[in-house]
Amino acid sequence: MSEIGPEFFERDVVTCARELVGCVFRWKGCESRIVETEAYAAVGDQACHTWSRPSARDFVARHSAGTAYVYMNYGIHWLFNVLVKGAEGEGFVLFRALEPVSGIDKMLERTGPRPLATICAGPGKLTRACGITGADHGLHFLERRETGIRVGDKTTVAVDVRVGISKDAHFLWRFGDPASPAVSRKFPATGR
DNA sequence: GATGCGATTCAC
DNA sequence: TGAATCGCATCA
Repeated sequence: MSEIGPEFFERDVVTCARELVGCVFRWKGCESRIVETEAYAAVGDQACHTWSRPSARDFVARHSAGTAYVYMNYGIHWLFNVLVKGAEGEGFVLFRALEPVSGIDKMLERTGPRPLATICAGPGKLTRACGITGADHGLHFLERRETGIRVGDKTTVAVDVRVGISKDAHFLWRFGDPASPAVSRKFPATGR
């Protein structure tokens, strides 16, 4: 199991999002398998925050690859992204769903009793289960002991359009393990 | 200081 | 399938 470093996120954002599926996300005592991600490109993607938010562009300019980009959505949910920044472009990878592996009791303390496959099945749900908040915005989490990502077993990766956006909604930039019971939405039958 | 608008969730 | 929800970013 090799640990992923910031250089992983110095590549194309779509490649990063796809390759993260199957990796293991470690966050403050909890470990989970990443089963669903989405890519957002800082240039040429109207659904990316950088399209309409000067603050997002400022964040990209001031931080390095692998930094956590956390923001509140719908006034209720924290959403967790990783900054991608390198020669092949800039952007964010949104974590949409996880399969809890360890530290499950801690997660259930935060979410309340629920079926295991549901507690991290959605971008807002996984941040709640993991205890991720705006306080983690800008955190260089790959360079800490208690947080990080490591490479997992190879898995089949399905592709689909991104969820919940209206602009550039046709991009096939949602990736996930179609066999996982913990994805936020099912993937079309045509995987790979 | 006011206003618009969601990268969602959960219940029906 | 549909409605609630409330902060935050943006702009005046």
